[in-house]
Amino acid sequence: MADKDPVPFVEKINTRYLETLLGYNARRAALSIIGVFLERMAEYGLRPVDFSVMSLIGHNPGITSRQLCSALGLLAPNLVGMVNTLEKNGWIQRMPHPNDGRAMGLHLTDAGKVLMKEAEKTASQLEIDSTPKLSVEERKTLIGLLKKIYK
Amino acid sequence: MADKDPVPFVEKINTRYLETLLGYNARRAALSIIGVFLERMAEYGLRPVDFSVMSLIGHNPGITSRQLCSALGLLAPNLVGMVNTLEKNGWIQRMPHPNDGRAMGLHLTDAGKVLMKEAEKTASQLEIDSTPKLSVEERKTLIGLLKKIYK
DNA sequence: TATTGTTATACTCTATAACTATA
DNA sequence: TATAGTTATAGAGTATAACAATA
Repeated sequence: MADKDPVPFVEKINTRYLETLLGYNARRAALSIIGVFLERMAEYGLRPVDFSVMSLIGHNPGITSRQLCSALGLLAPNLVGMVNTLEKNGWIQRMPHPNDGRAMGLHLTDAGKVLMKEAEKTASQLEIDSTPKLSVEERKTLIGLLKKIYK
Repeated sequence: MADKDPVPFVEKINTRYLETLLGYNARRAALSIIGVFLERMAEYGLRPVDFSVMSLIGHNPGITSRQLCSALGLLAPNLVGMVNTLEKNGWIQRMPHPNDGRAMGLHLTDAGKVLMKEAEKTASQLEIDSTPKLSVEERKTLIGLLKKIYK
């Protein structure tokens, strides 16, 4: 009878199988970019979700909470606190919806517009800085392929 | 003096700016695939993180908790409960590390190997099913570009 | 009867500090 | 002195149920 195999241990971790999975790679890439986002957007006091909400309000004056939720995959109760905070910061204001007495339309204030002009510039730049190995063409290809997945 | 503009409201939400951002698209795509993952992996009782941990143990017999943390971006205290659960399920076992008395090497049990053979097959298939608009070539291109971001 | 916005609350995920046993 | 694993705990993110006002 041969001796039993010695107990193995790992020197270099083999991640080859996980790296064949699109979900794994997409999540790792997203976390990598979000890490840089968190650093650079701390200056503005904006988390990724705040930035998305503010940006959508800026590009869709009068958008409702309900519409924000459906566009960003948020749940209504979780949006309430965010919108309150953005309003307290003086970045957005609520106005009665012209056609629906239940709803409130959301609008950027002048301060909010100034903030988002800078924040969007920063966001677009940090994307390039956080993916230095991608060419302009590759970045374009990548975005097109990602849209094919979720749209 | 002209009248003030009427209060605007939104009919179709404009998401064009956000869609120029790689981080936004990567996150949306990842969430889309993870949604299908959650459905199909519920059968095995595996969340994405459990699957990743089990898969790495399977492909790296004797891997330590510390190594799992660094490979998957987890924090050590948050891994303890997961590993305990996997052990209670009879899918993994801890064995003393041959070279380091502080560490425990993690190994799949026979039951864990059977489970992961099926689970990895399911994972690879659901990736294809959840991205029906991507060709084989596009999926390959996409994974290559995503790796360029985080590796 | 259905929907918008809201409150309260629970659950999960992630993060920090501190301890023990060993290197 | 540093590291692997662990415990306890705090904070952030995500989820469901229920209610008032309006459609």
